[in-house]
Parts: sequence; C-alpha cells; structure tokens
Amino acid sequence: MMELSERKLKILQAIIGDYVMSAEPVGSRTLSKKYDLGISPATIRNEMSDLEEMGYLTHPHTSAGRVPSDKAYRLYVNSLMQKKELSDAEKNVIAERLYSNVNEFDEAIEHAAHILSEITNLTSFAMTPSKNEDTIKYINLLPVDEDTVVLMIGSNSGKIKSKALNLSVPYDPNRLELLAKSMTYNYKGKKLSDVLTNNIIEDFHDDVEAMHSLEGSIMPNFMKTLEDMLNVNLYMDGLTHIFDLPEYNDLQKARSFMELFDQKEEFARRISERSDGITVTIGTENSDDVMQDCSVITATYQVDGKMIGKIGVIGPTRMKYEEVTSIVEYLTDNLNHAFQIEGKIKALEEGVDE
Amino acid sequence: MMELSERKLKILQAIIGDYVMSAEPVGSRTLSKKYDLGISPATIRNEMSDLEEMGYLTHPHTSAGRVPSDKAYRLYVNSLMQKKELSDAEKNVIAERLYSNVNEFDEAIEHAAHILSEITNLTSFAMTPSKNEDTIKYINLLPVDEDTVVLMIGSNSGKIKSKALNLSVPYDPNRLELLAKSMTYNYKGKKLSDVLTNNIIEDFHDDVEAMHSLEGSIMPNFMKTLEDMLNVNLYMDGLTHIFDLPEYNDLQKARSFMELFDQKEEFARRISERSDGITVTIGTENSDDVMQDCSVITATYQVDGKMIGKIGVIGPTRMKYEEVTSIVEYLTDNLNHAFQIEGKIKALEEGVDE
DNA sequence: GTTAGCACTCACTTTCAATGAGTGCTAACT
DNA sequence: AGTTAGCACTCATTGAAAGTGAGTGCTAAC
Repeated sequence: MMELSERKLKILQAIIGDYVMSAEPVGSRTLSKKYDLGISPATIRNEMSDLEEMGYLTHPHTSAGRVPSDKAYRLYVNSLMQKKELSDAEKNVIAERLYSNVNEFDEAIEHAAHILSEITNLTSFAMTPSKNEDTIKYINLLPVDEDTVVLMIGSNSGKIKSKALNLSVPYDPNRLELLAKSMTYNYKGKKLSDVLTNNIIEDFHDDVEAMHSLEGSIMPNFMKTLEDMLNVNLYMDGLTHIFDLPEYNDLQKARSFMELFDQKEEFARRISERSDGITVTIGTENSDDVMQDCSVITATYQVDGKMIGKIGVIGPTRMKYEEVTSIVEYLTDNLNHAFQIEGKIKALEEGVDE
Repeated sequence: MMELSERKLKILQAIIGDYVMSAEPVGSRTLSKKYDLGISPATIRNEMSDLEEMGYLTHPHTSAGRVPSDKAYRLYVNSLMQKKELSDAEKNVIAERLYSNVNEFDEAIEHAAHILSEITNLTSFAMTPSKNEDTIKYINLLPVDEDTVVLMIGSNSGKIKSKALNLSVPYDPNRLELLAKSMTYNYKGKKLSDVLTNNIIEDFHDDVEAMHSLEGSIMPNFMKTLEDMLNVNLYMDGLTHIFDLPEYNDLQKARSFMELFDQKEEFARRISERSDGITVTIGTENSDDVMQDCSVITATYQVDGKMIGKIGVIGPTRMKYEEVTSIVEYLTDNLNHAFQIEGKIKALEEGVDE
C-alpha cells in the first residue's frame, strides 16, 4: 500500500474529526477555515481528490463535500488515533457507578452495559461469560421433604445452581446420598458442556442400576440445570441513542437497527465469535448485513482464567473511536479487577496460589 | 348518558372496523359502499355528525373522514365487541409453542411474552410474579469448604434460592447448623418482604449473641438473597412491531415509544398497579404521557393462590381489541394451567387439599 | 507546487397550482 | 319527519418549477 504524505494524513485526520462531529460532508473551504493547515482550499481539493482516488474518501454526490470511507476509519483506528487517557472525573464516574448495586453476577454485567451506554451515548451490550471451560466441582442432593429434594451443582468457577425437585414417590435418603456421591465421583472435574453433550443417562445406567427410579427422576433435572448454568445472556442497553444520530433520521434505518434487539441470539453469536481483547470492526468489515454502516467495539473481561465475557458498543461508523475505545477499555479493566478479587477468593478456596 | 340508536351503533362499529384495518379516516361514501347499511352517504354524514357531537368521532381536519375517539373504543370494548373464540389452529400454535422449551420459570414468562408478541404483532410484556405474599419455609446453611458455606432459602411458593458465601474465617459446623435452625425458627412463615423491611439484624442480636461473628458474615447475604428473591422482572418483546404501524411513521413517535424500554422500571410500576384479571386502558385513560395514544391490555396469571404476575400488550388505540383480548386471555389460561400443575404438587407437598 | 477564478453540479427549499377525498348545507323527494 | 341528491367549500397531498448555496473540477496565473 502506498504511503500517504504527511499533509494528506493531516487533511484526512481533519476530515475525519470534522465529520465525526458534524455528520456533514466536509468541504475544502470549511476545512481550510476551521483547521490551520496553511494551504488554500484549492490545494486541499487536489489532495482530497487524490485521497478519494486512493479510497479514503467518498463523495455522496458531485457537489457535496467529502466523507471518510471505512478504509479511512480503519487507518485512523490503526495508526492515526492516539489512545486517550480518561480524566480522573470520568474515571470516577465509571468506577463509582460500577461498584454500586451489584447483587448478582448477571446484574453486575447488565449494569456495566447500562453505564457504558450512558457514558458513550451509544448502544451497548454485554454478554455473561461463557462457561464452556467451567468444570463440575460437586453435586449435592439435599433432602427437604419426604418427596422433595434439592439438587445443587457447584462448579469450579464458583457458580452454584440449585433446583428443587419433586419426586413423585418418597425416596430413601441413604440412596439419595449415595447417588449424589456417585454423581460427584463420576463428574467431578469434567466440563459442564461435555457432561451435557455426552449422553450421560446411558453412561450412568450401568453403574447404579439399582437406583433406577431415583436416578430416572433426577437425571433429566440434572441436565436441565447444567443447561441453565451454561446459558449465556446478552444484555443490550441504550438502543434509543441511535435516534440522536442524524444518520438514523430515517425510519427504515432506525428500524433495521432496532431489529438487532429482536435477534439477540444471532447477535450474541456474532459477538462471541470475535477475537479476544479490544476489537474494532468498521462498516463493511462486519459480516452482518444490518451492520454494514455500523462499527462495533468489543472488549473481553475475565472472571477467572477461563471464563470470558464480552462487552462493547455498536454505533455508526462515524464514531469517536479513541474516546469510546478508551472507555470500553477502562470499563473492562474495572470489571476484571472486580472479578479478580472474587477469583482470588476462589483460588484461596481451592488452595491454589495465583 | 344518552343511548345510541341501533343505526348509530352500526355505523360506529363499521367506522371502527374500517379504521382499525386501514388506519385511514373513514368517509361517508366509502362506508356506504363497503358496508351494506342501506342508507345513503348523506344520511351517514348526518349520523356521523351526531356521533361526533356526542364525542365518539373526531375529525383530523374539515375535509377528512372520521376517526373513532377513545370514547368510541371504550364503548366498543365494553358493549359492542363480542369475545372471539380462537380457532383450534390458533390455539394449537399458542399451546404448542408455550410448552416447548420451558426451563426456568423466568424463561417461561419471557417466552410467553415472545409468543404473545408474535401472534398479535404488537409489543408485548410480561412481569414475573410479585412475591410480596410469599413466606419463608426454611433456611439452610450447608457446609461446603472449610470457610465456604451455601445459604439456601426456601419459600412456601416453592422458590429456592442459594448463594455461596465466603466467610473470611473458618467456622464451626455445629454453630452453622444451629444458626440455620434458629433462623428457620425465627422466620418460618413470615413474609419475605416483611423480613427484608424490618431491621432483622437488630432483632436477631438478642437471641444469638454468642455466634456474633458467624451471624455478622451471614446476615447481610441473607438480606441480599431475600432481595433477589423478591425481585420482579419485566420482559418486553416485539418492540419493532410498532414500525409496521402507520401511526408510528414518525420518528418522534417511534422514539418516544421505544423509550418505554429504557424506562422499564417505571413501566413495570405502572403495570403492576393495574387491577387483576383482564384490563383494557385506552389512550388518555393511561396516566402515562407517553402512552396517550396507546392502548394497553393486561391479564394476570397466578402461580399459586397468591403469586400474581402480569402479561399483556401495548399498541396503538387502533387495535383489534376482540382478537387481542382473546389471545391474551387464552394465553393466560394456559399459563395458569401450567402453573397450577406445579401448584398442585406444592399443595400435596404441604399436605393441603385444594 | 500552489492558488485564484470561474463555470458547473446537484441536493435542498420554497412556491404555486392542481387534485381529490371529504364535509356541511340546502332543497327536493318519499 | 326522515332521507337523499346536489353543490359549494375545505384542506391535506402531490408534483412541477424556480431559486439557493455549498461544493467541486479545471484552467491559467503566480
């Protein structure tokens, strides 16, 4: 790829900056007046013409100003922009709000998405961690009533899920305990996902045929509970922010954007396929049709070494990339920190030094 | 209130019917052509003029057709419309889809909202049951690790919530058991909400001062867990359906409708204030500013005698009331049935005959 | 290589007249 | 008295025409 001259880069950066602010195609005159480039509009026009030929700018129509292309944004994100350190005030806002009101894990994630959307004025989303790597730690079956037991599954990541089961017939508490121990023995250390996808019930049969009826009532619930534990949730927030953007002053566009919401699963799949760390995809770089003029910024947070969740924003390609990436990054740092504390406790619990 | 003549009612009904279909103001000529009323446009005009004077119709402008007012819809809902029995096909669609894929309770509710939205082509919502009447059945504290215990709270409605607690110091298992028993003794039969709002920690102090440190680590978590159990969730679905409605072919309106989403809590509050059974509020009957030209239909479902949740739809006042109410009703019947089965099991469990 | 000058383009806005669905009123009809 | 035909009137909507202005591309001079 041909190198761009210093001057071209300056002009391109000015155009991007202006367009990100105004959403209006930028003309040569505006540019020379607002930015101190030391060259006349005519010269700028020549340069812009070159930049257009190289694919960095486009022309909505002959007599309009220039608009940065996806390629220009990509260049900007990769080389031009410098990471912006958030001000202490901004940091405080994030940290303060993030740590308030965190009850359940999912709530914390949802809350993080909410904050992210409010700060960036964009649509945000957050995925709860995928527990594909999580392993079973113990399985308990606790007697409650004469025909009610509580199934409890604990995982090594510290997640505990319980479910009350109604056995249609009274059970023998001793057998119950034996079953729990046997299940723990069998599945301890195995991945939840593996246990779920293998046909367990078959496997199990041979071992403890004697307790067939008890097993029969419990195993389906065991599977369901595993399924619940593996479930990944996607939260979205601040969808209405797109109404503030001039590029969505069109009912059709606004609608198709909103439909992302109705297709959360599909969206979640796309997001989870993204690579780790901070990623930026711009416009046509997104495979999804609906997102051809959106940019998506995601970051990954970790709960312990293995459980990885994603959080990010989606907005128009005309976006304050440096600001938004900084915010996303700072937020995930905070999340990581918050969850790391938990992680350490877990590590202690396991007798493992980090 | 003055009685409307047979003919006026017929005309009004025709206007409502036509307007609900077309979203276009209805003129006298159209009316006489499409509906076999046996009178000329001029006569219809006279009648329409009367109806307008009585407040049942309005006029967007002098030379436009008539549009039904909220009052007209109210009359229609109260007296004119006849409940529509769903066809077997429709019933099957609902029942089949409702009973598939119900894992967790919340999921079932969310799923119901989804189905409702798909069938009605409107925006739907569903609230998980308020557990304000739910009472504590037992409290368990189960040893897991040397400094980890699991707190488990069971309620009489059958809900069980567990939370893993990390005590900073090792604990005495005997004391743990004693504490659980003591807590159960103290709170059994009491409402979750009452326990939460009373300052328990104070109360408790006197009784078991001896186990102060253990209690100190557990009680805050106990409170948090109660809070979680009491939490009511509101799910919304099918927001984008409003884009199909001509009355929302306006960015401003679409936007303010979408903002309902961002103010879920407020919306949930409004919904939970509604009376039981099937309710219909039309246009200005809604207190909320944003909903002045919406109609809201809600129904209540019961999980056991006490836990009541709400499900419903929100759409333009121009709505197929009889169809939608029938669907909502049928859906709640199904939900009730599904949860009643659970309820019966619970009743047995309690040794109570229904 | 840079810049001033100038013709040209084209979306956007405003204006204006035409269109047509619909009403209200009056007078005739049953 | 109730119903209907006829007609003038209203007014949102549509489309064409003209004007506006921000912006470009090109040429020639600096």
